[in-house]
Amino acid sequence: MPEHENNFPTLSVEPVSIVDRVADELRRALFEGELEPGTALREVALAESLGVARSTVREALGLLVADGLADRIPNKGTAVHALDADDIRDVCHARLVLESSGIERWDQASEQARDEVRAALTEFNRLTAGTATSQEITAAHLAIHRALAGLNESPRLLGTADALYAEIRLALAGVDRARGNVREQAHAHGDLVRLLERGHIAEALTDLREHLAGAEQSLLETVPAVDAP
Amino acid sequence: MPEHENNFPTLSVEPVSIVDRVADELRRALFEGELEPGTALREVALAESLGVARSTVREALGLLVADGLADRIPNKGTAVHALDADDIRDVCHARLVLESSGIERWDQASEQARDEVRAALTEFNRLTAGTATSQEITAAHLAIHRALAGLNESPRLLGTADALYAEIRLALAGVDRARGNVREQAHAHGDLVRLLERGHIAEALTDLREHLAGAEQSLLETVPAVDAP
DNA sequence: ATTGACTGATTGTCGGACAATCTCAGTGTG
DNA sequence: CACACTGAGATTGTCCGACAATCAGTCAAT
Repeated sequence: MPEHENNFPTLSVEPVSIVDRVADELRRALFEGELEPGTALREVALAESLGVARSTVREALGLLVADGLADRIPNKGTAVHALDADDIRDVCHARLVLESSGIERWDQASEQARDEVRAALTEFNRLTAGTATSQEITAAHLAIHRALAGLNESPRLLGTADALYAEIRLALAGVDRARGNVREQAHAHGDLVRLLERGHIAEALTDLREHLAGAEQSLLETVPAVDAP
Repeated sequence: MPEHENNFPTLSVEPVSIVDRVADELRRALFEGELEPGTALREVALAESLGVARSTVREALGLLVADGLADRIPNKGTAVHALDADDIRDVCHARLVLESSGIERWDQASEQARDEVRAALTEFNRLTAGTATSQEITAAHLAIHRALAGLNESPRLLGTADALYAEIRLALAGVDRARGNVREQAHAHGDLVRLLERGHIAEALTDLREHLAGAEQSLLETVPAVDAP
């Protein structure tokens, strides 16, 4: 018998370290809007509040910084990342690149990758039909776009896409205006996928471009206006 | 007078923490091939060897892991990332996406971004003409591609591109075969940029695709062959 | 051949310590 | 009043030492 044969492929126990738990808790707080952008994340305060050592908190903060969710200024501290207008534009442009590239690969993508797009769309429709938190709808919405980026079938590109969506969630945290264009968006996404299914790639691309332009516009409204000189 | 005006853009005092220095030293060792892929990076050994505390080494290792240059397995340790064939293919595909997108934006890109491409090309030509380390040539070669990715003018996309190039340098570490196709590559890049200058975007794209396919092929030769069952 | 127990090495987390640095209010000086 | 200096307090960066948890290998027992 081969040595490393895995006879129980469905079984797995992943050890979750305290650092991971702390990082997850911080992420949750960020996305729920409990911690506003710009808030200082003091190591000692967090350590006492969470009942862990400072070094543990420090390492968790390092993870958030690596994800782009927090900024660390040497000798000054770590703070919740605050996106300015340039950040928003950059995130949206990067999204456009990744998702467009995914769409262009629709034909060559695996059936599984395409199914993820369909599944994300139906889940989104299910949520918008019933009563769902604005948070949940946002998550489902992003899941669709994530699936589009997933059409690249590149773990690394999907990883950067995830980082982008995390930043978007950060920008949307606390905003929470249950905008009435949800139904409109639902149609837009449905149309987009329909175009893909029929092989109309070019049309799907322009659809996406318009959709993302709108998204950028509404995201830009979340950034506090700067005072002109 | 505005408060935060930067009258000396070239001046900056960046406080380099010990963690950063350790991380830089490790990166250097990785790229120079002193540390082979798969090598275990023991925290205590590194700490003693570098004369720093274990926690400092630990944090530096966290940076490398975040960059994808090392893998950390819980309770087992950190090791130099070893790329397999799938990794190579993924990195190359991701490169293609980012650099293609940059090329398509050639017309809309800023003059500065285009100049970076030209500068990288001339620097590459200068190095290949004279006597230069294989390391240096590789760096200059990657600088060209980095400039192509820079045409996106997106800090985030450029960041992921940098991560990809770091992985490539890792794969190329120690290989160091001064391949004779350098001259050929020089011509290829020159042609590519020439096509861009003349606005022949589509041709430039196919040029890039072929070039990257070749690069993928030679990169795949660096991964140790797996034993078939 | 499988199981179980033991050992040594390594990591994960903790707590405390101290110097370096930043912030800011206060103080003095012209 | 404007300005530079100073000092206290807070916070981070780094170090040290400690200990439990976990892992890899050995070796005996069944």
